Amino acid sequence: MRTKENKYDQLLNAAMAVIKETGFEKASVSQFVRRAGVAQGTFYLYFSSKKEIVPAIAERILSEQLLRIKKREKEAEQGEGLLRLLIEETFALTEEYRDLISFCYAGISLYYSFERWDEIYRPYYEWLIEQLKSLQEKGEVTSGMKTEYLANYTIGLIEHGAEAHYLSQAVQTDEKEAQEQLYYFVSRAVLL
Amino acid sequence: MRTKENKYDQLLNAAMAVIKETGFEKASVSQFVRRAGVAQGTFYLYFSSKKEIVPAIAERILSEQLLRIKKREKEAEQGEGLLRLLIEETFALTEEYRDLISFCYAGISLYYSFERWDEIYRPYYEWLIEQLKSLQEKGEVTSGMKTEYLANYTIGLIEHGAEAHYLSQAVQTDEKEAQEQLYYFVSRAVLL
Amino acid sequence: MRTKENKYDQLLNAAMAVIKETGFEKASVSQFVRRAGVAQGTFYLYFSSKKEIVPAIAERILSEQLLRIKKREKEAEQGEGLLRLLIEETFALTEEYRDLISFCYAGISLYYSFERWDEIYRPYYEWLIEQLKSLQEKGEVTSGMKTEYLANYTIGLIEHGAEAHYLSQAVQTDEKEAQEQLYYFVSRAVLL
Amino acid sequence: MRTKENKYDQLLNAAMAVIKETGFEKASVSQFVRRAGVAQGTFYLYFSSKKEIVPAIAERILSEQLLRIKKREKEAEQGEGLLRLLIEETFALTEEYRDLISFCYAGISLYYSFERWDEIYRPYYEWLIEQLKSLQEKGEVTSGMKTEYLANYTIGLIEHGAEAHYLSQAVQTDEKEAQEQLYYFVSRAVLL
DNA sequence: CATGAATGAGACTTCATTCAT
DNA sequence: CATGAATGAAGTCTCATTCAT
Repeated sequence: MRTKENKYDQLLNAAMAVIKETGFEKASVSQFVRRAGVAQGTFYLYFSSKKEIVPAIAERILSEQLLRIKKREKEAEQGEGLLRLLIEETFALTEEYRDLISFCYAGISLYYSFERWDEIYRPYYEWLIEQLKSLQEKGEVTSGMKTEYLANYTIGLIEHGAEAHYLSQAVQTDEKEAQEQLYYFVSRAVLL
Repeated sequence: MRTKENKYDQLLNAAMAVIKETGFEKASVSQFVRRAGVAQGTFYLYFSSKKEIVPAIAERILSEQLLRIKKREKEAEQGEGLLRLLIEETFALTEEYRDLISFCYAGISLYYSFERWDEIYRPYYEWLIEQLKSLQEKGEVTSGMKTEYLANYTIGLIEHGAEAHYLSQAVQTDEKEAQEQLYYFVSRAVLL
Repeated sequence: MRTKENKYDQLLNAAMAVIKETGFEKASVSQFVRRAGVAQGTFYLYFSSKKEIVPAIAERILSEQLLRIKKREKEAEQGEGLLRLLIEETFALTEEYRDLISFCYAGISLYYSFERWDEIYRPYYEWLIEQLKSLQEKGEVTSGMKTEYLANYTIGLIEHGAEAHYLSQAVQTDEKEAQEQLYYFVSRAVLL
Repeated sequence: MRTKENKYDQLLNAAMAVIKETGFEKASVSQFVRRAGVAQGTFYLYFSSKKEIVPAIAERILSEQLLRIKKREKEAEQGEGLLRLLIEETFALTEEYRDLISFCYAGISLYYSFERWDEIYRPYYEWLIEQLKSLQEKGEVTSGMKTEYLANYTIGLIEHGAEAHYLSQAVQTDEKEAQEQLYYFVSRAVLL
C-alpha cells in the first residue's frame, strides 16, 4: 500500500512537472517514467493509459483547491467572506497551476465526456451548495434561484475571471483590480 | 479566386463535419480531404498545418454568433433585451455546435496561446462594450465596473451557463429553466 | 508432491480454458495464473517458459485420445473395427478440443521443430503399428506398404477428415456423412 | 498500377525471404520494409496489418502450385497421371517452401478463421473436382463417394504425406520411397 | 493549382520474465 | 514453495507532411 501510493504519486508528480515544462503536446509517457525514475511498464500498472493522467491531475488540483478552501471555512460564514474566499483561492490556484489547468480542460473535453468533469467537481459543488443554503437562510444570499444553479454559476464565473486574468491577457492589469471587479460583479449577483 | 474560396470552404466544412461525427481524437487530415473530395496535398494549399483548422473553425462559429446577434441589435437597446438576446443566441449556438465548441477550446489551449482566443473574440467584445456603454449612459446598467470587465464577465458567465446546460449534465433540466435561472443571475449583476 | 501435481494441473487446465475462450492471440501468462488462482511467478515454477504450455497441452490431448482408444481395443481386432474406432474417437476429440488442436499445431510449428510433434505422437503411432501388423498377418490389411507409412497416412488422413469437418466449413454436412465418406476412403486404402 | 504492383510484390517477396531466414517469431515489419527498401509506413499502404502478410503468402504459394499443376494438365487425363502429378508437385512445392508452409498454417489458424483457408484453397479444389468428375465418368475413379469429399481427402492426404516427409523426420527415407508409398496408398483409395 | 503515393519519426502499449520478500 | 510488483525491450501502427508529376 505504501509502495503503491508512492509510485502513483511519483508518476503523477513527474507527469505534472513534465507537462508544465514541455506542454502537453510533447509530453510522453517515456518522459513521465524517466522523470519518475521507474520503468516504462510501471506507468501502466497505475494508469490504464496515457489519457488517464488527465483526470488524475484535475482531481489532484481540485482536491487541493477544496482543501485550501475548507481551511478557511469560518470566513465562509458570511456572504462577503465566502465570495472573497472563493475568489482569492481560485486566483491563487489558477496562478500556480496555470498551464496544467488549461491542459486539463483540453484533455478532458478531448478524451472524456463532461460527466467526468462533473464527477471531479462534485465535492466542490456540494460544499458550496451547503454554504449557500445556510447563507440563504440567514438572508445574506439571494433566494430567487435554485441553489444548484447559484453554485454552478458562481464557480463558473469566478473561474472564468481567474482564467481571463492569468491565462489570457485580454484584460491585463493588476491582480488586485481584477479581483475587485470580479467581486463587485459576483456579489451583485449573489448577495442581498 | 472562386475556386480558392470553394476549396477552402469545402475543407473547412468537411473538417467541421468530421470532427462533429467522429470526435477530435480520430479526426485526421486524411478524413478532411476525403470528405471534401480533394487530394491529400491540397489541404496544405489552404492551411499551413493541421492545427490551423482549429482557429478557423472557432472564427467561423464566433462570426456566425456575432452575425445572429447583430440581426437582433434593436433588442439590445434595453438592458433586459440585451441580456436575453445574448442568452438566447449563446444557447442556440452552443446547442448547434456543442462538439465543435469544446474541440475549439481544447485545440486552442493545446496549440496556441490564449492571445489567439482573444483575437477571435475581439469583435464580439467590442460590440458588447459599445452596447454596455450606451446602456450605462441610459442608467440601465451598473456603472460600478469598467466596461471591459463587465463585458468579459458577462460573456464568460453566459457561455458557462450554456455549456453547463448542453455539454455537461450537471444540472439537467429543461432549457427554459436554465435560461431563466441564468437571466436572473446575470441581470442582478449587470442591470440596475 | 500433491501440491506440485495440483498446481501444475491447475495451471494447465487454466491455460486450456483460457485459450479455448479467448483464443491464442490474447492468451497470456497473466490470464493463466489469474484463472488458476496462483501468483504470476508461480507459473515459472512449473513451466520453464510460456512456450512450454504448448507441447504440454498437446501431450495432454493426445494421451487422452490414446486412452480412449485403448479402452475399445477389442474392437481393433478387426480391420473395419479399427478404422471405425479411429474415426469415431478422432472426430469426438476434435470436436471437443477444436480450438486447442489448431492452437497446438500453430504453437508447435512456431516454437518447436516437428521432432517435438513426432515425440508426442510416438506412443500413438506405435500402438497403431502394432495393430496394423497383426491385421496384416490376418490378411485384413494391405501388405503392399511399410507399416510405418501405413500408420502415418492413416492417422494423417483421419485427422485431416476430422479437422475438415469441425474446423473448416469447406464441406459442411452432418457428421454421420463425413464419417461415412471418410470410412469409405480410408478402408479402400487400408483394408483388403 | 505498375508502381502499386511493384511495391506490393517487393514487400511480399521481402517478407517471404525474411520469414524463411529468421522464422516467423522474430520477423518484424521493420525487417520487411528494410529488405524491400521502402519506408515503414509504406507497408501499411499495401497490407492493413502485419497479419495480412500471412494469407498473402499462402495465396502466392498455392496459386503457384495450381499454375504448375495446370501446366501438366494433360497428364491428369488418366487417374494414375493425376495422382502422380499431384504428388510430385506437392512434394516439390513443399520442399521449396517448407518453412513458409508451416508458417502459413500456423499464422492462418492463429489469426484467421478456417474460412480464410477455404477461400485460398477454393480454386485448387474446384480444379481437382472437375478432374475427378471426368475420371469418374471414364470409370477410372471410384464413384462411391461424393466428389467434394474425394477431392478434399485426396489433397489433405497428399499434403500430409509431403509434410511428413519434409517437415517432420518421422519417416526418414528417400523421397522416392515416400512418394511411392504415398502413391500406393492414395491410388488404392481413389482409383478403380 | 492539384494530386496522392511515399515518407519516417516516434508514440503507445504489451507481456514474458525476474527477484526480493 | 509462493508471491506479485516491477522491469524494459521491442513491436506495431499512425499520421502530418512533402514533392515529383
